[in-house]
Amino acid sequence: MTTRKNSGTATPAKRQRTTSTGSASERRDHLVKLAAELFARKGFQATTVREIADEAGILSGSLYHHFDSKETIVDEVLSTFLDDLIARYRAAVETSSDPRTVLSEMVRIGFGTLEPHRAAITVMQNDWNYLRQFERFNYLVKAEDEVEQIWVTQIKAGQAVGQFRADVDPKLTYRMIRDTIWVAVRWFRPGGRLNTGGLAEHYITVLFDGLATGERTTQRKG
Amino acid sequence: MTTRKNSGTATPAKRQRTTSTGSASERRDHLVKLAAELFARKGFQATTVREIADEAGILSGSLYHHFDSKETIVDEVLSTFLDDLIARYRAAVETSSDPRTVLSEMVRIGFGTLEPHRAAITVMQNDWNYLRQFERFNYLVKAEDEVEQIWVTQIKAGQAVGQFRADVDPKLTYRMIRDTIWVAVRWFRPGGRLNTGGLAEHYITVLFDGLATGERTTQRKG
Amino acid sequence: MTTRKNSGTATPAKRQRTTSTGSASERRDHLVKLAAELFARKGFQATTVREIADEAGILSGSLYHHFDSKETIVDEVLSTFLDDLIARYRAAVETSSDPRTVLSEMVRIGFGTLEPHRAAITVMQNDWNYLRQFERFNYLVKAEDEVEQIWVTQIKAGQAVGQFRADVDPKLTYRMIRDTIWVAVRWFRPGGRLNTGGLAEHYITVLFDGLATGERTTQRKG
Amino acid sequence: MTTRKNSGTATPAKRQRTTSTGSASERRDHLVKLAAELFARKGFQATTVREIADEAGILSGSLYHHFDSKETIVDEVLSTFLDDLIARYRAAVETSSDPRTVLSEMVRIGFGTLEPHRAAITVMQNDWNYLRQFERFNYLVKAEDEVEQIWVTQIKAGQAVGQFRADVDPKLTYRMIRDTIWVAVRWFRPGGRLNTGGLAEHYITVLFDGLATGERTTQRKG
DNA sequence: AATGAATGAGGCTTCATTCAT
DNA sequence: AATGAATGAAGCCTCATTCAT
Repeated sequence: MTTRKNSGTATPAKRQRTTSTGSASERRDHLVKLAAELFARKGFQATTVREIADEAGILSGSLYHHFDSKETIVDEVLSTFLDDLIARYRAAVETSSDPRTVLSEMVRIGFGTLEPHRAAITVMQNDWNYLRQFERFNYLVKAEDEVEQIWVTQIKAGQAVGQFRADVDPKLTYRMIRDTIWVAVRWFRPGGRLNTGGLAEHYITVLFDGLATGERTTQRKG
Repeated sequence: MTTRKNSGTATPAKRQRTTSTGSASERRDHLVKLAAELFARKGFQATTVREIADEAGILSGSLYHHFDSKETIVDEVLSTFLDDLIARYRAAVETSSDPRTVLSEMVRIGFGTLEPHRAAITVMQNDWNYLRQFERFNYLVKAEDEVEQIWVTQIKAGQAVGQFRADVDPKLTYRMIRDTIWVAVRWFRPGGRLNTGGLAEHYITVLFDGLATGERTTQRKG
Repeated sequence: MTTRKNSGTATPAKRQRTTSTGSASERRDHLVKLAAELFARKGFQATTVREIADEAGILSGSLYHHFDSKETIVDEVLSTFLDDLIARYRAAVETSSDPRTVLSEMVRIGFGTLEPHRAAITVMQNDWNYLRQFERFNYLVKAEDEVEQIWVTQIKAGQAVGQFRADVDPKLTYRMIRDTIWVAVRWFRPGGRLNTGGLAEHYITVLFDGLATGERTTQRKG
Repeated sequence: MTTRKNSGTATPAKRQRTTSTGSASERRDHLVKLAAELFARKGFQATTVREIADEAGILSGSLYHHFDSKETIVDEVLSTFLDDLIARYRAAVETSSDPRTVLSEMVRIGFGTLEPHRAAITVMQNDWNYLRQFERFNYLVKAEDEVEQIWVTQIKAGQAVGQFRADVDPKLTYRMIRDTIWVAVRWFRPGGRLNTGGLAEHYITVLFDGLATGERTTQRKG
């Protein structure tokens, strides 16, 4: 029971505990949260199920009342994040604003996930390479593709209407933006000099107007 | 036997094989290279010593004639890369060119390591979090600090002479540049549309002049 | 609650459910039947209580309202069969027919249990070895001994009156007959070429008159 | 290494340890023998790898230096037996004697394996049902089919030349003979009243000439 | 320089059973 | 009569490492 499979969408279907009074699901979610923290801190492989269970104050075997396997847990960590992220991107796109506005918003969304989804993002950064080899995580690649398409579409639209310079590669540019945002999870700590909002604005500045002062001098051949 | 300790510099001393007939050292280097590929592909933890030995056509126990431990191997992978990188940065700085030129060069150096040090960079990206918990890898943090200092110095110098806008945070900006370069190792494949040189130029363009066309509109409060 | 102990007879006493509304006992019997099928198909050890519960549409813990333990369930499967079998043998013996007639009838009885007690016989064949090590299943050996005595008595009687050749070992012969009948459960499937009646007649033919044609040529020394 | 796969023949290929001095293989064979005894006594599932290792005086993990898995061990137990058995049957058939002589010899061969292959036969009897569900043991079914074909061919030949009565079913008769022989492993103990040779002769007597004295009276309808 | 056998610690998982609700 | 959570013991297997040869 509680078997989780990949649905037709980018991420797998969430569990459905029809008989649950809500507290069953809460317990499960709590365990996922604890596990996510450990995965983020130590890495998926280096985190033992015993550590997760210890953190929850139960025995390791008891975890299997809630999850099929250790992988099921990390699956839930990642898919919860991706579901949320993609939903937000879609909403931003649907405002039908001009590309630059949409792109700014998407940058803000990205940085905005840094805090609530810190653990999941960290896991995705560090353990992506390991997890991707398992068939059950194929949906990660699918989700990644969908996200890429959303970004690239906006960049191209911006170039078409003259908001973005035409001599940069859309796909490459997307990757640079994406990487810059997510990798920040490695050093960003809430309560520091800048909050994620500040980070986003800082990045938007550099991204749109560049680091240099004065006349623009670089020239892409295309 | 072949004990490796951290030297006074950023990275630990290289092996000293007194008996080194030349070929002994070559054999060792070869093994390190094989291991690096596996570490990059599967992750440090997920790579077993048996897999490394298999790749070399020997038994796993035989690896211990060459290395104290699995960690010694990854240590060699990482320190070789860091030694090379820092040496190049230092050389760039020592040209005493203006900050913008130096920074451009450093970006080029960064992208330039993507190919020759692909495996090492991948390991550093993916397994940093895990490795850092072991005392023996403290030098990684030291090396990272030294690199940060080199970059931040240049950025500040550029702001001082008016080449870089003053309303961006030097440290934050460094991290964004750094991340963007290294994370490219995840998707960069030699032989694709762009080589690492092209990548560097593309990035330099966006970095200095921004994505937007027309008048600069963003304004940092500082 | 529902403690089952070995009675003075060959097999343990059946459950006594004082509250038995009739439907309670039916529910219990139904569960035993489901379990028997699983035990037969997968083996006692390989069948989990969860599988039994799944089959019944309840949770595994709920089974413990009906049975003390997994062993109690298999106990009921086996003793139900043995009770029935021994009762039938006794009835056959009590007809006081001549030994050959009685023996024929006992062969028919044996094959006749193949269908109604298929699951129980299968379990007995496959898991006897495992179950016998537990004290609670001592009665299995007792029942086996009683059955052996019934058969051997008939064979010896047949030899005494000259119906059976005197140069065969009664105990050995019994075992061969017994084995041949029960092991058939491994391949017998209702609806095939022969029903159990046909099987019995086939076996009686070979058993009494042998496979060979013409003069009898074998000669036992003992 | 030492991967064992099913060859094209009835049973899987034996290991090939080219570099072994013979003692490596001996160690392995010794471990297989110890395991076979335990499997026979307690059943495959009920035997833990720890028990096998204990018996050999090593740690359970050390077993995995010699075998991939617990199943690999039982695989070796069974395939060694089947290889031997089938080879003997083939040799008997190739003497080109008359069917009755060949069949007698095959009965003797069967009983003759009871002692040297007692453990393997016991495992096959008790754990067949469990093991057959795993793909890797498909060859068991194949071997069984080959054996059946050898027997049925002889029985039919005997009927054709008039040595065996024509009104018995060859396949059914084979199964009865087979079962009677193998199931004897459950109660046969070396050193008892009869050795396996005596057992074989006893069975041949009953099999060919029947249990009854006087005129043959049974009549199969065909 | 390498082999082959073994260690020892630990990992993930299974499962019969218990018990409060 | 059943649920849902948990226990506790045990099971199979992995793997870095050691060491005699």
